[in-house]
Amino acid sequence: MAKQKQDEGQAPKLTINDIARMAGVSKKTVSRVINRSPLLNQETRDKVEAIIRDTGYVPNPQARALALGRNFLIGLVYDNPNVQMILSMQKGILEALHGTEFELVIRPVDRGSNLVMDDIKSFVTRQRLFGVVILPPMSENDALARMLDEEGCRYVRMGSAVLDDAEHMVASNDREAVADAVRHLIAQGHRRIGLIAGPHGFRSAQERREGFELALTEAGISLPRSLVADGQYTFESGLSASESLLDLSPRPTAIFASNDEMAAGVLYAARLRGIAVPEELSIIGFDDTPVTTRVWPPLTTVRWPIVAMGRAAALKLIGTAIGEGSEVNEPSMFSSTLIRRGSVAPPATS
Amino acid sequence: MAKQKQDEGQAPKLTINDIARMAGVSKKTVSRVINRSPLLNQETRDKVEAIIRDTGYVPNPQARALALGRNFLIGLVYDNPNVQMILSMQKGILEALHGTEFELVIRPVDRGSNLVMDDIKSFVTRQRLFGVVILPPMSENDALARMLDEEGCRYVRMGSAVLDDAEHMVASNDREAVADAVRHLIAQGHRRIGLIAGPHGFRSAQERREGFELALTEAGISLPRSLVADGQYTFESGLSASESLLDLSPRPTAIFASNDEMAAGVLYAARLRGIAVPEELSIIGFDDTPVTTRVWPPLTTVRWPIVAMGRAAALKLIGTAIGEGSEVNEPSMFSSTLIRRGSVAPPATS
DNA sequence: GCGCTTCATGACACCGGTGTCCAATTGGGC
DNA sequence: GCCCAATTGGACACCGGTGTCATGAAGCGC
Repeated sequence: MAKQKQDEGQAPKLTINDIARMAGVSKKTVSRVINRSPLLNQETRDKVEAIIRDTGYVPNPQARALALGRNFLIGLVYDNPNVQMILSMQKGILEALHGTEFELVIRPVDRGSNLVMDDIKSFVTRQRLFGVVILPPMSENDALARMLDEEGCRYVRMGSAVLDDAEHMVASNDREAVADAVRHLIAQGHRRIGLIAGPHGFRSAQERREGFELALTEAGISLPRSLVADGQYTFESGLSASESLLDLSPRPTAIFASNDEMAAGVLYAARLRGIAVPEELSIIGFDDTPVTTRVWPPLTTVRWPIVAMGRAAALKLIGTAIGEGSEVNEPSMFSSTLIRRGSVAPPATS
Repeated sequence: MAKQKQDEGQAPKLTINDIARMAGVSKKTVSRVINRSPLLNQETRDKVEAIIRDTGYVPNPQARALALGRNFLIGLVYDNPNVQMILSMQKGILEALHGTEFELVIRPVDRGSNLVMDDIKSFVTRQRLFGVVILPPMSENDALARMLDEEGCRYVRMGSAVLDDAEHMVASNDREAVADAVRHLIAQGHRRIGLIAGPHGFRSAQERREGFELALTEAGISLPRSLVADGQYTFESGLSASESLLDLSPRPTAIFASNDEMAAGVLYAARLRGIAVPEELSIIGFDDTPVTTRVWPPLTTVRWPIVAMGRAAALKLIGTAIGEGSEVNEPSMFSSTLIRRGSVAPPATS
């Protein structure tokens, strides 16, 4: 029933030879037009471009990849459990890639596996990726960066602070963001503030912790060990970590959780114990994920521009290829903002 | 002539010619080994395979793609706003692809744009994709399926019910799942049950609504129009849709929301009005997203095996290529389960 | 032992682009 | 008008695989 219309179906069959024949030039000339070679007669260029436009010809990416030894694919490598972040990153990167000839290939890897390096190496070399974006905490792996350098694969590392090679980084300033959030708590009158830290080995966890301590130090508030609990960035870990904090006497009047999932855990724990939020306990999270507005009360949190950072990372990667001098200076350091919702109030007068 | 370090960098430089030379055979023979051609002497095969194993040779995907006219890339096409679902699907597909030579390329498209078809068409033809997985509601687009057929691109459609071409479907049985959920409410004694429906034009919304009506009909319960509100699968729409339901007098004693986001909206609305859940209002959602356990009380919901379905879809796609006769009969219809949490209780005795 | 078929293997063109190098064309200086 | 230099275009090999077809070797009946 479906008749193969060759008049219509010629689009996918068009090759550079067809264009060359139609334009009355050699295929190499067409190639030059496509690749914007500078040594070309303007007339010829216009003629060929017109034909390309009229026919809707698109060069075969596979053939280009083979001849060039490089694909027009961007890889996204992550070993991160945070789905919201991953998807926002994907969104940002895809926004930047939209309208270009680049496609996004995603590649989650097994955190902890010692085959990770080989895995990523075969990924980038086999597919001859144009470049990769690496999400934290994998992005903090310097050996990986070295390997990518050796393989001649471009890369951008997302992070919570500018690491040594700023050239390859797109980062947020978690430390300052958290310090601001805690300053907010202090300004409300809180003095006994608990921290639920992120997992060891995560740079973001460290940065956020340092921001927390910074704000306290500024205000001359000491931080007893008992007010710090370790979490794993998961809801469950936040729930259990907050238990020890809520058992304290006197109880902290506020808790900063290093991400929203854990903050939701704190809120849950508070509800289980009948502790009123924010009247008896203020909570601040980090990430501004949707969960902050689903729970009651909605959580005050720190928002960092994930999508914009993803976009910046992709632009940084392909910028050199597109050759846009203006875009190259895309900011690589992004700042965050405190989003005030309903989980913070002055402490109850004791 | 850039001098590459040939000592270490020999792995990426190995070609089929090298292997052929080392094995003392022609490149074509090596090609036959790689492609498991049946007309080959076992001895030769073993010899070549040993060399391939020893050298760690991997065929260049770009060259294969060019020669074959087909890439070893799977595309994931979606116009869906549900991030949890998208990520779970990605997870399932990637699980199936892991260890194979396939990679996953993601492609969100603009719902509503009338360029969608062209966009997807150029995506699959340009990249010469091996196949695509299409997520709902885009998967319900028959014109898209026809186009893919014409382009000779394999595809699998994810859905909430088996559409006409079961051959290309991997589906859950939303209707029956919702009917079960509502039967549970009825068994608890509920008679005035409200429905927050999904957006028009979504097959899943229709299926879930039909399941809802089915259970009511079975129990001989009539469904006044006022008990049905329209939502958009978003938290906000659930919140506002539930307003009209909660304004009713008598008020429904239970509400089924067609997804968890909207169920969370109902819960939020109930809290704003001081309606106790589940004592005064029972709520059931659909999807079993993390939000169900973050809110209080945790939401009873319907869980469908998204990851397993993603895996099945990918296997269905590449099964023919891998040539695994056993896997071909992967089930294409998946059933869901009711997850009982804390948002359902018998209605208050009136 | 001969001619036949059957099977395993190899030579070669080809997929659709790109880089190299040289020929053809053009323009300028004298 | 001539020569040289600069500019443009094209022939050709090449990227690294695969398909087609032919060739050589082995197996078989006679």
